Amino acid sequence: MSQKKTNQKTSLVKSRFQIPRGMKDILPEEMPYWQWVFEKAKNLLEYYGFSRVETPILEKADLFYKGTGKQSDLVKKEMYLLKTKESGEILALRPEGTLPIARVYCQYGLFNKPQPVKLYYFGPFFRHEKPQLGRYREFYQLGWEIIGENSPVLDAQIINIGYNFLEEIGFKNKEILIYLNSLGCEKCQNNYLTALKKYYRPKLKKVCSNCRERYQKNPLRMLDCKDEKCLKIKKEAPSPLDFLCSDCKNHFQMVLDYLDSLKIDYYLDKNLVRGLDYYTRTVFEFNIKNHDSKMAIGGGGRYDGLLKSISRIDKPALGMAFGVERVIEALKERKISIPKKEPEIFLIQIGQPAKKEALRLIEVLRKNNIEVRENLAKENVKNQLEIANRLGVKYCLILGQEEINEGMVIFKDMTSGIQENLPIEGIEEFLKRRLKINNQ
RNA sequence: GUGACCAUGGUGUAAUGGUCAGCACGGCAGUCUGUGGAACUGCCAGCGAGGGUUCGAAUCCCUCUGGUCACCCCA
Repeated sequence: MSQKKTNQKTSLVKSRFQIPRGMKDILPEEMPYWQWVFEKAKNLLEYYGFSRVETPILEKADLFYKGTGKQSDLVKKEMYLLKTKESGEILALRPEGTLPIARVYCQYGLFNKPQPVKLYYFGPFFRHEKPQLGRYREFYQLGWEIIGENSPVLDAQIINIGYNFLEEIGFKNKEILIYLNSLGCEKCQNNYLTALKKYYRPKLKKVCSNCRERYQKNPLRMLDCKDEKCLKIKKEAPSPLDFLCSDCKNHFQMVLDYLDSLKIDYYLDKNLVRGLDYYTRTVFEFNIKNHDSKMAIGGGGRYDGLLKSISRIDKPALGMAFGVERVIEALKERKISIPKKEPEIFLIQIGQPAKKEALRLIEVLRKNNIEVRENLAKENVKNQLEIANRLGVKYCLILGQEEINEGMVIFKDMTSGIQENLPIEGIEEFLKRRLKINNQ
């Protein structure tokens, strides 16, 4: 009978109440990675003068339609949409971070503040794709944007910060790969597209079916094709770099100059096209050398025309974002260990009066910033010592009836096993001294 | 969205269509009612869900769910 009951219970847990597809719980074992990544990023970005903003998970779907171009897959088939009850307005679970930030800049008149405006964000995004490793329906992005200036030095700085971020969280310089390209301004892009189509038109019969489709809808993406037939044709294809106007060429050259002076290595990749249509001029991606996944862990670029496409404000801007799950997966793959805070003291209690005293003592220690672990629900000493041992604490405090009667507490060194009887009164001062000596 | 492969306790795994689904780790407890790191003993906990074939299904078939990989695309 009871057997049946538990079976039912587990099957409910396993089927009906499973987490939805593509979503992921972050469990305590993994949380230190998240905190590590976020802390490092926060310190770095705030050093460079970025302020954190968080925008709602829901935005009007139109924001993304207008901003990314209606033919992009991201809005065409990957957005989670929902209809509001009152007005029937269509809202979307945000699929990316740049447009909400652009919206904030326009909505609150941040163009009236000293330019440029530097903002960063860290939060969940949603895309309805078929999940696999490194690709989830809910994923976190850590991103930063600079809005309001078009100087190429900012392009270099954005990349520099991305590079420093990866270095800060533990990757070696030589592992960090940066791929760079320039798509040029709207004019260059049009000229280039014309040339690209002209090049491909007579070869359409030889390319894969995907590329034939791309030729119509989004010719730039043909540069991304991995089909063997297409690779050959792609080799001879015109490069966007050859179609840059003198301004854009200059801009790109300066970006490269700044990066060189920072001694940051990069690869020029004339086939690098980013998935979102709003990019202009500089685009780039970050990856880790020999990373299992070929997918980029981060990327970004300039989007000088984006603000104008969603508002009356015409300001240049640029930014980048990392996929937090992908960064953490790469960290784990590299076996990069993050510093873990080990507790140093465990408090053992025996009997009801000792539990009372333990509760009081914990408060004394907390007010003195002394970290203490315990397992108040346990009854016997052996048990609690085992737990303390597993936690790897250096010292135990032992409180029993005898000790309480005498106003004492046992202080036990877990390495040597030596114990001393000390007065409870003022034990916090003793512990502070002892821990201080250890930390020197 | 298309295609392929996979699914056994919390974790890692075993079981030619035929005993009560086995083992290890883990968790809880005891041997030892106030002293840990060891040993031994007991207990907890599983065939992802739903159908079908069969005398009999963890095993074969179908559907669903989930995962992984490639593509599309992307962080």
